[in-house]
Amino acid sequence: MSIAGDLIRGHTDAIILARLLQSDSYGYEINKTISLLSAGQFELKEATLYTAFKRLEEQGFIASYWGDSGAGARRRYYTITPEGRYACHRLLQEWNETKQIMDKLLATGGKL
Amino acid sequence: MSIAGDLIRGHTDAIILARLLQSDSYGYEINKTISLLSAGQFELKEATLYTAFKRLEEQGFIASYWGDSGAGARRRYYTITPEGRYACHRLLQEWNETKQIMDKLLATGGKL
DNA sequence: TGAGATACCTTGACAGGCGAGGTACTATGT
DNA sequence: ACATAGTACCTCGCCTGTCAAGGTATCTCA
Repeated sequence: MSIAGDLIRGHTDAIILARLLQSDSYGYEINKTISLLSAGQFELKEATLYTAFKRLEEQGFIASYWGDSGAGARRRYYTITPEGRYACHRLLQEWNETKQIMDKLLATGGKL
Repeated sequence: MSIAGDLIRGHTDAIILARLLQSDSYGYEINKTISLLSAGQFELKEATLYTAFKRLEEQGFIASYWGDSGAGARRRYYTITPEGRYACHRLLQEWNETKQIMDKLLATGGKL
């Protein structure tokens, strides 16, 4: 079973920022990492990813620079800004709250 | 801090079905319950709720009947169908998987 | 020469959330 | 009698994020 897009909707920004918190990276690599970390159960589609980059950059949460490509095409690297760190912190908190609330709302009282 | 809409997108159906698994209910009451369970941190907007009902009924996951109103306006009660139970079961599983995956994807390795 | 991996980007359709607005009935206070 | 607030339902139209589809360019290996 793989996770459909709408289930992650609203969390893509958090995922990307969390990745960039570890280290600068570029689109293709981030996608691979996500696929790896989720054991192939979830992947951001390219269109979604690049739209998110654009959105995050406009908001000032990330910045980009062209970097060297080891082999293959040129890479646009992204780095997280201080505002991005703050936003990431906030989003992580939100995720934890969402988790708790959702667990309460989905509790079935053993009636399943 | 309250939970924004996109964070719940894709989960509203699960929330409603989980409520109806407990007992038949109607829109207004379900909304109150959700608000209560989440300590006011989250509420489904009416428009969202009623579109969800429509969607779920079209999919055959819930069925409705007009019921008595103790005081005030008439109530349309919803009941969960066998297909709805199955769907709910599936959505709960998905939620648990989503949680696990998200926690992996959002892990910051203590770098926050 | 061709296939496949690497790497980026845009367009347009689609679906769900929700603000705003509307209907209708009951109870309560003035 | 009238206003106000609570209960309860519903619809229209906008907005936003996802994603299928399509495009570009480079490098490697057979």
